[in-house]
Amino acid sequence: MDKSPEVLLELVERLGNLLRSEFRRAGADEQLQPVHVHALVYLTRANRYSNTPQAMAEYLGLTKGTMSQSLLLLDRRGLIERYQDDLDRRVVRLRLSTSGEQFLYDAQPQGAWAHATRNISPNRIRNAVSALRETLTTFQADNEGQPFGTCSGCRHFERLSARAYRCGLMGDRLSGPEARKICWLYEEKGSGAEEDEE
Amino acid sequence: MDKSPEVLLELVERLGNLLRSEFRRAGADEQLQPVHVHALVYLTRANRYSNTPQAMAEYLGLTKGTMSQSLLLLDRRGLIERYQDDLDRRVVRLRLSTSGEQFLYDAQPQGAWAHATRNISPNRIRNAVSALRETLTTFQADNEGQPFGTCSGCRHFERLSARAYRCGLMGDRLSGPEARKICWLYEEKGSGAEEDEE
DNA sequence: TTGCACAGTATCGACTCGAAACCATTATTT
DNA sequence: AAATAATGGTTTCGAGTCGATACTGTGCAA
Repeated sequence: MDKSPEVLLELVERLGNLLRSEFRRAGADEQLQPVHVHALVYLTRANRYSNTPQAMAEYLGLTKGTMSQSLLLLDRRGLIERYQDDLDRRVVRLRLSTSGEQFLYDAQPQGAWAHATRNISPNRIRNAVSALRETLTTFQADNEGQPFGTCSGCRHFERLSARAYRCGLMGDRLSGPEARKICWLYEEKGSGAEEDEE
Repeated sequence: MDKSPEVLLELVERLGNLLRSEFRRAGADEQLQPVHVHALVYLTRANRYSNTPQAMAEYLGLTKGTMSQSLLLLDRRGLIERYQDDLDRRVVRLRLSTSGEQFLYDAQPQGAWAHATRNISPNRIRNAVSALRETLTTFQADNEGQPFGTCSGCRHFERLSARAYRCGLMGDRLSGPEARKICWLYEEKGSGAEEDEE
């Protein structure tokens, strides 16, 4: 019997813990908890469909009540801005404030990680990404979680011209940068299982 | 510029969060926090060099004070047993109690994960493991953390006969099962960078 | 013996977190 | 159109995490 899946689990858990410690260190100066730092990082990657408290809670694995607390704190510290949606006045939209961006720039919460992967070939990293991504997708499918993925790999993603894109599900036009961000409505393209490239 | 390392980071974080949610769910019946479940799981994998509060704190990324609290709680609930070391009476040794083992058996905190990796080929998993392991090693080397690895892959591991092993650093004899557990004194064998197998 | 390093414990305060109740807005049914 | 349900967020509560600091007891070395 092969123990590899368990070992992979162990590694992901352990690296996850270390990352959290790293986030803790990064936020220590500003008295921020790891989850706050993670929330700020998330905002740098969220598009118009995923920059709401709800999507964020889902992504971070928290309840909406807990999320609301953390957002309140980040707002008080001036690291994020909250504003109402035009169409649906129930929904709140979030964005990083200037000092939020500055904080991320100074604290470099992901610096240690980038450094730790420096000796691994891009090819091996891509292979690892592909395996973990598939695990994540299956995991979410099993637990009815929202998928979260970048627009550019989504089933609803349409290319209008060289630099203009469109979300087929919502009908909105998307800019190039936005198409590379994390979306909440992501659905996988129907494609067979991929095997590692060499 | 290749964004793959960042994507890998994102996946590890996200899977780490989901795993923690999974641990939370698994511990809900017994009123246990995710970190408690993780501690119990760790104990099933710890050998004689790593079944102490100190090693555990290091592994889980907590301070010894925090660890002490969690162990107190697990002891009160009867899920673990604490006993003194014979040689050094400062050190406390930990083991799962019968009900601790029963709890893990019932709650299956890792079941969802095992299920999520079911469609991924062993080969791809091994490749991902190898990349993440290397990242972990580098990460720890950068931050002066203890390495943690299984005896069987350690530089100090010696094979006496077909079924008898020995730790060259401590001089103790090891049983086969113990040689497959997590050790705190782990040191990597001197080997060049490995490339993915096909 | 004196000092110091080390493993672990105790205490404290700030904060996380889920649960549940709640509010305002939008969607659906009648 | 009015009543009802569903939805996105907020508030409140209590149990518990977590790091910091101070502390106890053991081992070790000058």
